Amino acid sequence: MPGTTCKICPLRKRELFTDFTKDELEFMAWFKTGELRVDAGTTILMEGSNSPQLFTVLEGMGTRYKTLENGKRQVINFVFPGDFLGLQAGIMGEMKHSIDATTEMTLCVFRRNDIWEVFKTHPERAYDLTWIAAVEEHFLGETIASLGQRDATQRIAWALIRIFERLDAVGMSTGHKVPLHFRQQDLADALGLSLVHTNKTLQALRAMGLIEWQDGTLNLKKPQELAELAMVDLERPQKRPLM
Amino acid sequence: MPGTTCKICPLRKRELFTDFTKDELEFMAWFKTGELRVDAGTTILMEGSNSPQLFTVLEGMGTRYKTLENGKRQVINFVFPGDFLGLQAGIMGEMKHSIDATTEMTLCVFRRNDIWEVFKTHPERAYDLTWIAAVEEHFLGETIASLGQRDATQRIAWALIRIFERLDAVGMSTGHKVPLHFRQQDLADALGLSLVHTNKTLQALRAMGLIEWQDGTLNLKKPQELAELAMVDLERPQKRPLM
DNA sequence: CGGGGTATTGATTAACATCAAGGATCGTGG
DNA sequence: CCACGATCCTTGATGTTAATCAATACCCCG
Repeated sequence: MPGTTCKICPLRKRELFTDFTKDELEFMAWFKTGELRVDAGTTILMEGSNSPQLFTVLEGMGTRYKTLENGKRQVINFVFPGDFLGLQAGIMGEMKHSIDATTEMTLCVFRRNDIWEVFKTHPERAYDLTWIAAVEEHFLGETIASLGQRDATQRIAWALIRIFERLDAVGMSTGHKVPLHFRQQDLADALGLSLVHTNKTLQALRAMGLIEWQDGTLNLKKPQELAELAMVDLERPQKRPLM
Repeated sequence: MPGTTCKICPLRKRELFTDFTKDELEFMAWFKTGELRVDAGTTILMEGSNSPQLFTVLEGMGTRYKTLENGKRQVINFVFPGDFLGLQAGIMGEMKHSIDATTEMTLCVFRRNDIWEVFKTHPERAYDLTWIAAVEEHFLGETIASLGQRDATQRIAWALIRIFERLDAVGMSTGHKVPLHFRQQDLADALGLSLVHTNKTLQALRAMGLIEWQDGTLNLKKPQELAELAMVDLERPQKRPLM
């Protein structure tokens, strides 16, 4: 079984992503070397490693994270379908963070060595690659602003909104609900909060009737109020390229 | 006066930066449309704007920052010679943060519209552009880890070390000293600390004999101990491309 | 039934923000 | 030449947020 060919890729057809030309489609089918299915808990890319493979997430969720010398873990970002993994290793030579699968995941696999081929023969796809890097940079900048300037309640509200938006954009929402199988510890590690405080803050948001999060489902009951609390604008998802 | 032509660009010759081929050099001389000198305090790029110009910093320092709805400012990163400004606007259409000149600055100017030309005709330069984006992404990830997991003392130690390393890499150090005309408020806004606490923490580091920072000069008196305190490895600067 | 992982809760403590002044330096206009 | 603001740095006192510590509860699974 050849798995999802690019042609029938369900992700690609989402409105969120820019269209492929016929030529691009063919090229991507060539660029793609296979599909990978990994169990929850698997480390997909490891900090310091020089993986020969790059990935696009087709299904499932994960975390990008760094581990500090004292053993503390910082989750840099959550990983959702449509995300491209391994660009750093592909370009700079080694990963600067690790990526773990939180749920079972399906990944589209590319050869690192073919990256140069992308730049040489398909400039529009190379441009998209840079686009993806720029989008990630933007998101990390927003994260920095959250960690630096928002208090615990605002941080959590902000994070849940952004998570919802990202999942919603790839068609994983049902009303105000999205599946979310991360632990509270993951969120805490992403926001620089302790587990205990994260828990209490989530309780508070729940008590306010703004959210529910249990059994792997996040429910933003009052997105508007939550956004106000978090001091964020609900963003209309911007079209972006998919690798 | 045509200003610094790429050919004699003093930055380019630094060991830090990867070499230009003769063809690349010619191309860059074409890509470059001029030079810009701005006063301290000038806003070079504004959040939400769609600047027709992109820049490489030749001289001077600045800050990338976001302003939140409540008026708080988060400095995302400091800007030093060799940095490329405006990639987000160039690729995604608009800047997601602002950039101010802290000192007088000299900038190399490019036309945003020519970016596509880079990808189409000079894939190796396009690759470098992506490299630059990946490096920035890496640094922002490290910043997130600092804000999330380090306490005030460690954060400041970390920041001063990274600042020193970056300036050192572009040849601006004299022994353990580098020029640094930022205010304590800038550092505080970069690290998510209050001005008062930043000040007191700097005092403490000074009292320990680890640093000095006055009259626009930062002096890392004991880099080794400072690095230990910050829980960072002193990094040998990795070669990287210059735009 | 026991054990590992996760969520929850209350009590205590430490880190940092906030508030409030004061001092140093510098440029400007009277 | 001096007074005035303006800007930045410094310091002490007080308040609040969130970390840490320590249990307990829950659930699924073997």
